This record gives sequence, structure tokens and C-alpha cells, in this order.
Amino acid sequence: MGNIRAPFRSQCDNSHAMDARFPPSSTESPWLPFESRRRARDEKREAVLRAAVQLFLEQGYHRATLNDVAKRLNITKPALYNYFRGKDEILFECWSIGHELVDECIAETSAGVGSGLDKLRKLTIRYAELMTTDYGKSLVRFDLRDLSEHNRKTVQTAKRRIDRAFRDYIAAGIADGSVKPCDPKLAAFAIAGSLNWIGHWFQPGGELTGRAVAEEFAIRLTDGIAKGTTRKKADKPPRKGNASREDRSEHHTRTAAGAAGQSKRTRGRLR
Amino acid sequence: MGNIRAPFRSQCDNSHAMDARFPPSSTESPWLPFESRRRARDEKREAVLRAAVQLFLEQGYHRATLNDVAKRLNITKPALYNYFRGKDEILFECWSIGHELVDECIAETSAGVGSGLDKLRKLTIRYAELMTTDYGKSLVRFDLRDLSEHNRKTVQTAKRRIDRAFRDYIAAGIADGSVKPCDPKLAAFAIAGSLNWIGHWFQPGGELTGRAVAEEFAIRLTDGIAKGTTRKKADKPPRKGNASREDRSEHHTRTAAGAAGQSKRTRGRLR
DNA sequence: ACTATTTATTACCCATGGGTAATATACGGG
DNA sequence: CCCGTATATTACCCATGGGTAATAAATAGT
Repeated sequence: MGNIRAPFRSQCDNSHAMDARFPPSSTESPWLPFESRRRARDEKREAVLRAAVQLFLEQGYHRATLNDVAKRLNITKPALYNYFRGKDEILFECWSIGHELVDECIAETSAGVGSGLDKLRKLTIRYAELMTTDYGKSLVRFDLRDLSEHNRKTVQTAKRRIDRAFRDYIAAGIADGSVKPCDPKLAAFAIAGSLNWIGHWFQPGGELTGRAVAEEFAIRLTDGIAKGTTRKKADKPPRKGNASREDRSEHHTRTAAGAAGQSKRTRGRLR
Repeated sequence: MGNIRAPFRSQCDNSHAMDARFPPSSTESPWLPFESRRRARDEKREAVLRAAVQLFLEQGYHRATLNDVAKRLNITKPALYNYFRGKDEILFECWSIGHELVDECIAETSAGVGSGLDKLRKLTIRYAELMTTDYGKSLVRFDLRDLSEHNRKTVQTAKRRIDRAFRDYIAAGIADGSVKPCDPKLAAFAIAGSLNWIGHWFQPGGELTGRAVAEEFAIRLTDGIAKGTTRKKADKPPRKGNASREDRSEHHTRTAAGAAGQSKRTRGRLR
């Protein structure tokens, strides 16, 4: 508990037992164990954000401590305050980066040509892929209420921009006939919600790449409101990898039913 | 700060300025200001859960304190420990109630008759409506990592039951021809994700009732994978077996996929 | 080298909030 | 009316973790 860090760290951290003069990975901390810290300020600031967003996602904002963030960067907590005012500002910056990325998606999609449906598909793919990245997940996994009043309003405004892009494309699609008549607001909620949820379950390194998920979702979701049955050739049910690794869906539909029975709201034990 | 509660509360709480002998609302606390506390234990336990789930949803689990929960019930924090071992157990019980409710949905849906698509629609409606309730929101707004190891496993198991119900119905629908060929796993993620997100944005008292949202979502989402354009303009899904199995194939080669370029990860500035 | 500035470190502060101990009050049964 | 049990209350404990003050080490300029 006492020694967060030995003064001259005679003993190396040894979580990476190799020559310490070079970082073992390109995504490592720019603070090499002790000496040779001469990188530019902005690089360090971004490194803090990378470490923070990872930790916030891994552990959750409230369980991740600034000591944890600092330790991952080979520094100590007060050093973080050279770059940020406090924990909530770090959180806000994660969000800001996410919003910059999504704003790029919207801008490029809007700049392109095509029907409302085309643009909706394009945005869906880009947004879905963003949801498989750390800063994309920031947009949907963190809690607005952890921000200061001012920053919260900023984020809410950015969130509204995203929602409006989806709605506008849907409305445009209805107008140009590429999208079934529907309520743009609810349809946007349905699509964006599905995409946002990717940020909750997707884990890189699984059997699916972010791009594959994005394309599959774009088909599945837009087909729901596309006028006319866009029937893909065989869609890709037996596509690239094998799906049935974790798909023990051979159990029949009668699962779970028996156990539930009545809602016995007599949950009365304890002690 | 000092006086959480006056010993004999000569001054009434006066947030409800009426005769204090009867609760002003049916959803009020069973602990009337001070005397006449003789209700059954289970009722009080459930009242704690109702207050807790509301507060956890309003403020977030970590910001909501047990003092807050107790205050809302006209009691003090240690009294809660007569009914629960700790904060995380309260959270777990909220989750448990939610899972009982959703297990009922699955059981009733599975017990019914109809094609895979019919069952998928039925479950979608029920699940969507559940997502507009407090205990339904518990399922998607709270964080597994706040639970003890043992309780976390219980919840994860229950979550897997939900996922499998969706997958099974989709797989059954593919088998009986009511659902387009697709990857059941991803399709279930897409649908369930969209529904889960309802728990994040829906607020009772808005312009839409839970039921209306549920029915609209059921149409919007299942149409995405239903084979044949089930063309029901006048939002009246509660019919069974209207899935016209006619396959109006109309080609529409997919575009959109390849167009998404590389996102320039060259974010230069950042203060 | 000397000095100013930046950037890190050690050693704290302290508000928060979950949880507990000791104790008081209500209630039900004899 | 008295006592045992259940259920509340007051008054604490204390681990956690965000944040700060004082200070030391590295860096850049001259």
C-alpha cells in the first residue's frame, strides 16, 4: 500500500520482462519506466485518455480509480493533474473524441450522394464500426450524470446531432421513396439503439470483426424499413467463419419456460 | 445533516400537506411518518426494492446512497439491513425481479402456438413493454460488475436465457420458412439490442405509451427479417398468422458496404 | 553551469458512504 | 402487566479515492 512506486525503481515493473529501452508494444505508455521522458505534451495527454477509456470500459467509471489509470502509465496520480482538471474532465474528453469521430461519419455521409436509404446504410455501417472501438463505446457506455452541468449539456447536444442525422436520412428516404413510410423518430431509435448496443457486447478478438458486424447490421436493420424486399443473394447465413461454435441453439424453444411458472412474488427468505 | 429524522416528528414532512393518517398515493411508503408500522415484512421488503430501483435508475447505482433510499421510505439506513445484507444485494434483487418478469414473457410465448416469426413478434412486444418499466430497465441499465461473484453468475445465466429465446425463435422461423435466412446470433443481437435500448430512453409520461412503442418496434424489427413484405400499414399487429408467405422477390443489389472509407485517425489537435 | 519552467513525486487532507454496535421502541403472547 | 422478539434509531467506524500542497527532478534557454 505504502510504496506506489519505489523512488528509483531499482526493481523493474517486470510485467514485461524484456529490454526496457523500447516499449514492447506500440500502444504502450510513453512514460518508459523512469528515464527518457521527453515526448510532447499532447502525446502524453492522449496516452492518458487511451489508458483511461480502456480502464473505464473494463472496470466501469466508478470502479476505475485515477491511481489505476496512472499506474497503467507508469506514473502517479497527481501527474495526471498536469493534463486534466479532474476525473470527470477525463471522462468528458473521452466522450468528446467519440463525438468527433461520429461527427466525421455524419459529415462524410452527408457529403456523399445517394438516396435517403443509401445514406442511412452508409451511416449505419460507419456508426456500427465505430461502436466496436473504445472511443465509440464511450458514447454509449458512460453515464451523462458523471459530468459537470456544462459538459453534460455539450454531450447532450452532440448526442442530438447523431439522432437527427438518422432521423433526417429516414425522412429523406421516405420523401424520395427509398424508405417505407414510418415514424422517423421511432425508426431512428430502433436502428440507433440496435447499433448502440453493439458497444455493450462487442469485444475485439472474437469471431467477428467490427466490419463484419457493421455490414450485417446494415443489411438487417435497413431491410426492416426499406421499401421492397431487398433480397440479398443468400445473405450469408453460412458465411466466412463458423457460427456454430457458441451457437448451441439446438435446444428447443421450450427452454426456461418450466422454471418460471408463476411469478411467485413471495421471495421471502433472508436469514 | 444531523437530524435525519426528528424523534417524534412533531413537524410533518409536509411534502404532502394532507391528513397523514392515510397515504396520499397507493405507491407511497408503507412507513407512515412514525407510528402504525405493522405491515407485513414482505411488503416492506418490496417497498424497499421499489424505492431502490427508482433511485438507482434516477441517479445511477453509485450516486444513489442507501441514505437516499431510506429517506425516501421515511426510515434510516440501518433499518434497510433488516431486509438486505447490503447494497449489492438490493441491486441483485432488482435484477431478479426483472428476470422473473422476462422469464414469464418467454414462458407464455413459448407455450403459445404459431410460427417462429409469430413467437418472435410476441416476445418482442412483451419484452419491449417490459423495457418501459422500472424492473425491466434494471436488466439493461445496471452494471453486472457491481454484483458479487456469485450473484453475477446468476444474472449472466438469466441473461443467456433471454438471448437464447430470441435466437431459438429466429432459428425456428428460418426452419419453418417464416423468417429470412440469416445468422440467428447476430439477428438476435440486433433485435434485442434495439429493445434493450428502449430501457435507456423511454420515460413514462411522454407522448408514447409503452404499448405503442412495443407494437411499433415489433413491426419495425421483425419486418427486417420477415420473408415477404408483410405490408400492414395501419399499425395493427395483434393479429396472428398474417405473415403472408408470398415471396415477392425484388432485387436490389447492395451498395453502401464498400463505400465506407477509412476514417482518418489523424486527430491532430486536442488542445 | 545557473536559472526558470515544466513535470513529476511523496505525503497528505477530508468528504463520502457502506456497514456495524449499542440501544430504544413497538407488538404479540402469556 | 411483563417479557421476548422484531424492528427501528442514534452514534459511530473506517476504507476508499478524488484532490491538493510542498517539493524534487528533468528540460530548455542563455
